[in-house]
This record gives sequence, structure tokens and C-alpha cells, in this order.
Amino acid sequence: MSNQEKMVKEITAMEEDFAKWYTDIVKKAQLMDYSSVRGCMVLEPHGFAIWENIQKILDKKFKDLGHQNVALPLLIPESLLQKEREHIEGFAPEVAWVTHAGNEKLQERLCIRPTSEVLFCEYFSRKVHSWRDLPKLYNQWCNIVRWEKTTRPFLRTVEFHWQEGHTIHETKEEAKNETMTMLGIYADFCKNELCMPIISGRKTDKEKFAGAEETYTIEAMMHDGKTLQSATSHYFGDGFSKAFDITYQDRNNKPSHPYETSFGMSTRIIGGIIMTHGDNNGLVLPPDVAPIQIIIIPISMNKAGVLEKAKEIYEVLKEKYKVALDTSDQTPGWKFAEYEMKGVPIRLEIGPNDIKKSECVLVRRDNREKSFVPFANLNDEIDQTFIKLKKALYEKALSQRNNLMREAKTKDDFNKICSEKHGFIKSMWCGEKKCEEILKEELAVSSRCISLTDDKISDKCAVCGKEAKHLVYWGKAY
RNA sequence: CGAGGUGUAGCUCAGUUUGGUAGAGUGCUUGGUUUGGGACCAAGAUGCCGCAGGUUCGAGCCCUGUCACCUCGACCA
Repeated sequence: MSNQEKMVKEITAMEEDFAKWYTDIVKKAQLMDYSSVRGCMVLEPHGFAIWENIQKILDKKFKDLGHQNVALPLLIPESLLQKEREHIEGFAPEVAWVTHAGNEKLQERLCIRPTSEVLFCEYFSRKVHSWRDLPKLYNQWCNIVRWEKTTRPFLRTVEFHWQEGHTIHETKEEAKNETMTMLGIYADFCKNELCMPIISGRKTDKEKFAGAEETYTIEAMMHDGKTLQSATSHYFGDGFSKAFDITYQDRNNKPSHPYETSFGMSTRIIGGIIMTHGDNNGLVLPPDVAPIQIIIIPISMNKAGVLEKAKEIYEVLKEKYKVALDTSDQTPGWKFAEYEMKGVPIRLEIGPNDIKKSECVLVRRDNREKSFVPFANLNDEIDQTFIKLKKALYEKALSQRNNLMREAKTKDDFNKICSEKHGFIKSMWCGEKKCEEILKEELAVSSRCISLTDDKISDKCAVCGKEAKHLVYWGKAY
């Protein structure tokens, strides 16, 4: 068996079994491990380090906009959860209740937060009394629990880590602006740092967050054509503030209800990175979130000068990059495969032949292209390679998405498209829930989002033929 | 929650038909030779056979129950 075959043997080819390919990568790149509770995952160092990098980048973006971090409780009393009707109806089935020791008769039933709107509302109701107290721009990094029936690593777990921003404002306009600003933050982050093309838009009433007036989303397409809701930003209007009796004296000295928003991105995005960039050799990580950006592999470590040179290069590069040097006694081939599996964007090989020529071998993870780089040019060449690699990741993902993008003008178009492999389906929609339900029931595609642009592909709803109101992106969702 | 499947060494699994000393590959440990795409030799260590009952002289294997996990649906970020 050739080495190439051996390597491929480790990971199921995505063409053969996509679900297994995904699980193989998650396990073999050591991103996470299962635990003794179904759907509750151990985030292993390499997986958590990706999340930490995501946190670092997003947290800075939030703080640059004036948001502050807070930590609210893990537990919610039943009466609090039930104050907003739509909200509790949406979440009730997947709430985890806590049984606790002590005098249970006297204490109210508690649940683990499935999301923290009600906690923020209660908090705001105690803190907001004057228009001078507004706005409040808060965020928390935390874990939450939703008792999902079927779970998949990162994509859907019972416990998951996320950030949830909650803001409260004087006016509708201000709250709506906040909602759109935060959607933009997520969209830019996906594009610029994660190299993921996304479509942003508004959710239909059927798909929006329980209790929200409007939900905005960014949707990405995975290798298998399915779509992933990658982050959401909600405009709540004053529904929550009325339900939770948040009132303040406004500028006219009248009691008034403020307007709220919330927005979130979760560890699910790591699943999105895997299924957007990964290949049959393993994970492919965008440099900005890679725990190791450069791996240095010395060849023939026992030959004179090799280890010394590798260490020297490591010391220089570590000033600027996340770099690691692997001096373990595994063979070079083993190390190549290992770090490709882990998605490390750049590999440097340093061996006796290179030292003679004062150069090293630089290999890109995305296309595995090798080049010889003089030690003197290393810094520049690495910078250039990161730029090229990021561009290549984005463009590859974009062209894949566009190749699988379809347009449907009629129900027959939908039928035909859904009988083969497809990604997003663009079509015009009349705005009726019934047409959404028909597509969902007959073809298992759901509305992903309503386009925010005025683009049209026809004047009629593709399902019922009545006058169309919106351009909608449809798809099979994770 | 429906339909199917699987629980045996860290991991992947054989052994269950026909009950009779617990197995293989891989990984791990130690020593040596190696090192430009998952190296080789030698010597080792590793098991509540998911859990609880039952049948039997004797159960990984048969019976009953139970729990967990996986795949596909439905539900959902």
C-alpha cells in the first residue's frame, strides 16, 4: 500500500460518506471527545483553541463598538422563564430542569438556561429607570443547555458554548440599527477571518427566534450542499420589555418601554469551518483562527545542525506567528499527515539538504503546494502565503457555493432541483406560510432567509403563482 | 419520539450459529536501528466481554429486563 493510500485510509472520503468524513475529522484532528452524557462534548485543546481564537477576534469587535461583558446565572426560575409567551412556547420542549437537594417543596423549579433573554430582561428591569441609563450594550460568553433529541459534534449538542449579546435602547431605530450592525459584524468575521462566503438575510415568521419581531441570519453552504445557520441577530421591539415590565422615564418625563436586541454565534461555527474548508486529508484552518499557524518539521534531526537551525527559525517566527516545532521521534511522513489532519495552514520542512542551500521547504495546507524559501525571505514569504491562502480558501468556497446555487421560478423547478445535489435555491415568494410548509413537507427544504436586496428573478411566487413579495434563499439545513 | 443497528483491551473489531482457559490488528511502555509523505527489529504491559437478574456443573455466547451510543427520519441553533 502506498503512503498516499495509507493516509487516506484514516479519514473516510467525503464523497463516500459525508457524515462519517465529518465525524472522522472531528475525532482525528482531536477537536472534541464524547462524554458520558449524550450530546455533551469535551472540547479538547485543539478544538477549544480554535474557539478561543474566535472569542478573541469577536470580543475585540464587540468592545470596539462599546459592548461590555457580563456573566449572568446558569439557572432560571420557572416563573421567570414563563413571562413571555412566545419565548417559553418556543423553548419549553428542550429545557433541562434541575432537581436539587434540600427542601424542594419551598423552592421553585429551576431550569438551566437555554438562552438568557429572560435573565437579561429581569436584570434590565432593575437597572433601567431613566433615559440616561440607555443604551446598555452587554454580551456574555457562556454555555447553555438545550435538550436536543439528536446531536452531532459542534453542529448540534445538548450543551454548547456561545456568546449572546443583549442590548436595550430608547428607540426602535437605534435597536434596529444595532441588530443590523451586529449582523454585519458576523458577516465580516465569516468573510474576512473565516474565509467563509455567507448569505445574509431576514428569517421568515416561521423560522424566526421565539419572541423576536425580526430575526436576521447569516447562512453558509457546506461541502454537501446543506446550509448552516451560522449566526443570528434579533430585533425584539418592546415585546420583552413589556412582558418583563421594563419601564423608564423618557426624555419627556413619561413612562416608556425600551427596545431590545440580541445576537449570538456559537461553537457550531467550528462545524461550519470544517465543512467549508476541510478535505479528505483532514481539517483546513483559516490562519486567523488556527491554534498553530506554522508547524516546523525537522528532517534527520540527528544530522549536524538540523535541530539547531529548526530551533533558531522557531525562535524568530514565534515573535510574530503561532508556531510550533515538532521534535518528537515520529517519522517526518507521520508528522506531515498529522498536522495536515489538524489543519495547520503552513508547514516548514528543514533538513540537511535545505541547510546547505540556506533555505527551507514551505508547504501550503490548502493546495499542498511546495516551494523553496531562502531563510532570509521567510517572514515576507509567510505573510504573502497567508494572504494568498486566505483568498484561495474564500474563492474556492465561493465558487463551490455558486456552482450549487439554483434558481426556481416554478414548483416544477423546485421538484427538479431537489431530485439532484443542490445548495441554495433562490426563488420568489408570496409571503404565505403555507407555501413554505409545502416546500418543507414535500421537498424537505426550508426558507433560509429573505434577501435584503431588491433583486427579482420573477414576479410570481414559485409555489402558488400569486404575486411575489420577496426573494428567498431556500435549502436543506443542518 | 419513530425505524434500524451496535456495546468484548486506549482505538477498530473477530469470537455468539454449536455454552467449556479472553483473541487479532493498531496504539501504549522499554531498548536499539531509522528519518524528504503515516519506518523497522526485539522485549513487555493492558480486560467487571455496557449493567442487573435468570437458566446451567459451567455464560462474552442462551433467556428477561435495563442503560448507553451510532445511522436515518420528525423536532430544533
